[in-house]
Amino acid sequence: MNPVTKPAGEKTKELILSTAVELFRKSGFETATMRDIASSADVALGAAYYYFPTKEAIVSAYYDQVQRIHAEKTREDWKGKSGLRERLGVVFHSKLEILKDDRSFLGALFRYTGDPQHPLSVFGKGTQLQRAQSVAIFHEAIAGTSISEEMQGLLPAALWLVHLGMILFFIYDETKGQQRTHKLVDSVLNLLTQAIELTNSALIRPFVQPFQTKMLEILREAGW
Amino acid sequence: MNPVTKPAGEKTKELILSTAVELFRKSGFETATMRDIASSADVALGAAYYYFPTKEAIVSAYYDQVQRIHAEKTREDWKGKSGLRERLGVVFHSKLEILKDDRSFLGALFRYTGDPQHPLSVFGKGTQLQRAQSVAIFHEAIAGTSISEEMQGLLPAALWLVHLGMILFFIYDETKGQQRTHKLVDSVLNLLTQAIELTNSALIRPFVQPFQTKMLEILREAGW
DNA sequence: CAACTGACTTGAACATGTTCAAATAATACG
DNA sequence: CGTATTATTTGAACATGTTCAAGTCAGTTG
Repeated sequence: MNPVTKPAGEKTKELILSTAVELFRKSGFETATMRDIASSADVALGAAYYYFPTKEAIVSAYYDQVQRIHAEKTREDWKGKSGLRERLGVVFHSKLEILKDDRSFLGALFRYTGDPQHPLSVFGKGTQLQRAQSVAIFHEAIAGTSISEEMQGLLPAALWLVHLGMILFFIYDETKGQQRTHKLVDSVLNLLTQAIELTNSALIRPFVQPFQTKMLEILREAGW
Repeated sequence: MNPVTKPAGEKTKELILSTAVELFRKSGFETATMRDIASSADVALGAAYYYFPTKEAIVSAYYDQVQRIHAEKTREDWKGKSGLRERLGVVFHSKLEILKDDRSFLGALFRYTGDPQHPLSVFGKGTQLQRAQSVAIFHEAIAGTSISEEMQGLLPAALWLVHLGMILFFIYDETKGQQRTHKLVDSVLNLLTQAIELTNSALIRPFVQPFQTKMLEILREAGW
């Protein structure tokens, strides 16, 4: 009665995925053809398409893994760290660490950014779940800290967006070890946390508070 | 002796471009094939490729036109407007006005965002000129106003980036007439100009000034 | 004007992502 | 165990972006 999707070909799927990632790393996303991937995995072309609807979907599956690993690693590295700045630093830097060898094909994730209808669009409906998972980590990051309710609701999504920008910057960053990206992350986080603290300073709060309110209003108005 | 690229086939090129745009509008970027475009323009497939190296290059050429028209229209609408807020409003809203019927294929501009090497990447080397032209308009926009030297150097590029984000948002905006995008633009511009004014207020300048300095430093560090 | 040159045009051929009907293997069921 | 059903696998066929060798045509040259 029930379709009982048994973990039968699960091995095959994993094999195709790992083979593909290997090839992508070696020769980039474009150069590695689906036929290359299939034959490298000792599998027929059609098999690859049985498990992955499109070539980009392979990268998407890879990125799912990345997110799982990232959540793990982040929680591990968080141990003993309770400050907002520290915790955010962990989230961002550990992500870069995980992605460090994969800049050559990471760009495939952005291929459908401009196509709202596409199932793999970063901002589209089809990736809602992946997105929610990614946002969740940022929620965790700020959960314990002294941030207003209001901010707690909107900041995680904003941080996710910033993090997406970081990945893009990372892809373009040709400095050794992508140190420029790492430095930028630190600078931005310093600025951000200082700005948040500023909001709590009684002296100038009256001046800055309206801005914060306005900014939150904008995010809401943007349909966050 | 001289190659004298006579305006011989210029007509053909324009015909192909306009036919393509027409088809893109009618059925979207994906659906309109190069063969469709060629035959609609009463031209062989190869002719299309004689004038445009790739399908996306057609959209790129279209966007060149858009930028020219945008510069014109903006300068026209600027007449009699000298305030920063007003002038920026013109730049952003007139762009949306020009693009209003082309949301369906505008996404093609973003296709290579994740590929630094690709000649059509929005952030890549191959589009440097187009980018410079676009940035120039923002420079013009703030030129007359009371903005620090330092800002004059960096703000235009930052505004260009914001404007790119606006286009993306615009593509995703399903509200009638994309009013949400228009509203968002106004809100963001209000916030921005108020923030800039804040910097000039003697009372709180000491508090906010360091932030501005830091922000500019970040942009510079990012290799702007 | 005849030959030449280079811009322009052509359409067949190619590469590669994707689809699909058919074959095979695995599993469930009686 | 034998059959039915479902999962998996296959590779040929297809669609479409792109390349390219060959042709055409207009203008230039001698």
